[in-house]
Amino acid sequence: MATRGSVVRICRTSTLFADGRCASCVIRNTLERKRLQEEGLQSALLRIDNTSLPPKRTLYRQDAPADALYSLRQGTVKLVRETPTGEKRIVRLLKAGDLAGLEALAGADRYRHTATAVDVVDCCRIPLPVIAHMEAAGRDFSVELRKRWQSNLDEADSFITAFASGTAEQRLARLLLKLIEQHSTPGCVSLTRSDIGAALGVSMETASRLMADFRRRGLIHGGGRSLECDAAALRDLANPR
Amino acid sequence: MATRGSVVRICRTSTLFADGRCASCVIRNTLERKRLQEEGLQSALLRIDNTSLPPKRTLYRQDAPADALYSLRQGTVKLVRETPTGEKRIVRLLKAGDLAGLEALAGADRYRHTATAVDVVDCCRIPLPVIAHMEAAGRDFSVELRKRWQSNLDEADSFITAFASGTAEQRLARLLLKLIEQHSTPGCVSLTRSDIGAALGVSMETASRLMADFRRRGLIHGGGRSLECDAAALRDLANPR
DNA sequence: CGTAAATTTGAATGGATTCAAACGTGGTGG
DNA sequence: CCACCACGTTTGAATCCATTCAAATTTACG
Repeated sequence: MATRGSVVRICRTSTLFADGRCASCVIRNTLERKRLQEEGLQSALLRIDNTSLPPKRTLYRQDAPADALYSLRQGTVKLVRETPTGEKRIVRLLKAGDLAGLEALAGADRYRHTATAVDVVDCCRIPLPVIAHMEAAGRDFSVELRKRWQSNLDEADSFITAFASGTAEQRLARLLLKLIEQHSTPGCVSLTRSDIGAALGVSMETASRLMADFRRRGLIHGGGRSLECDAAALRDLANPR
Repeated sequence: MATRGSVVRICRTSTLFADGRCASCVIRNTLERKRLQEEGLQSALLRIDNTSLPPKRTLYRQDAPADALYSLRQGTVKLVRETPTGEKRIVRLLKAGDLAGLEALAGADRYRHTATAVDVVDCCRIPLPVIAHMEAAGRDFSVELRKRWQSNLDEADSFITAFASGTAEQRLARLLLKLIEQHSTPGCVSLTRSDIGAALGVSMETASRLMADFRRRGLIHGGGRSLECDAAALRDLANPR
């Protein structure tokens, strides 16, 4: 973390809550409700890094010691699981408001996945001791945490039912629909062909062929940074008749 | 729930903690630690049903109001997600110690799946108000709950990486390995061909062909209630090399 | 501007699906 | 007790979809 290319700001100023993108943060939400200035919370907050990561930078790696949570403020993060034999599979695509690395809170000593920024990601790294300290001081994150945990579960379920069922064409249509709906803007993140393959459980070549096919059929336009899709047409493909 | 064929016992006696199978229960663990006899906990416990369900009985249905948690004491429960177009997919296989219906705790108003007993299942139905009441009285389930939540997440991840990746043969080998390791006895639950297909994302026919093939190759024996497998040989198949 | 990485495309192969039919098993009622 | 039906399972054959391996092409970037 916090290596070349990433911008690190420390959460120690009163502008803490001034940023609208903090709105979805577990920690902030709880603090805001209960007032900040007490006990040693100031020093605890000093250890929360607010970081901006360029695409491809990793937040944490599979099997590394799980010592922090990551609260996503902006952008998309992929959670990749690597099998002992080397093939990688994307098991979740997290967005603003989601928490990455929840296993750390459940007592796991290692991360289950490698978390990597897909586009420019803005996130807060929250070391476990910070959570422990706050809870010892009477904070209760449980309500917020449950929602984030459920959000992770829902996402995992989607990967099973939407991205690992049906033909490759259906899977891709569903993935694109998901990407555009979690972006709100007309465009959406443009994944590499390998990432699409790793998310859908198909080969990179199949992903490429299908994307090319979709483009010829006018279902998608553009590419590069942002991809534009014909949501209505994709919906027809996503669910067989 | 609690319809024909199921045995219902109510948790109101002091034999509550006498049963070894309660050992893994979230509620019990917490109560045991902090002493039971206080406030209105007795009346709250009255509402926890300890039920024994025969195979195929459902605990709850997808889209029904999510008003209770289920703590599994024994047996295997499948969580099935049905798509609007009718195809079903098994997204998790829960075992003793797991919690089903966690979405209820995260504020979801409907269940995300249909939960069905695969073999004889012994479970406790814990209405949400019971949890709320206990938490209001100062109970803290968060540590236990996080573990169960993580367990559900791990299970979902397995379904993506182990049961939805690779050839159908690899997937089946991995599924059988999972089933035997969570049974401890030499045998394991014998799933229907449709269930195997729904878990692996392959057709029922493919599941049947592979099971027949495994049997011819001597990888599995028996069937009916309990199935015996050659774990070592299955492990070779599970991971390509 | 040149090299490395990502993408596209082709052709052959193989795996899984679909549709169909046959088989077995358990349960019900005549 | 046996005939019969329902349901799960097995198996076959044709088809289709996706993979693999390979090569060509484009793109990104120092």
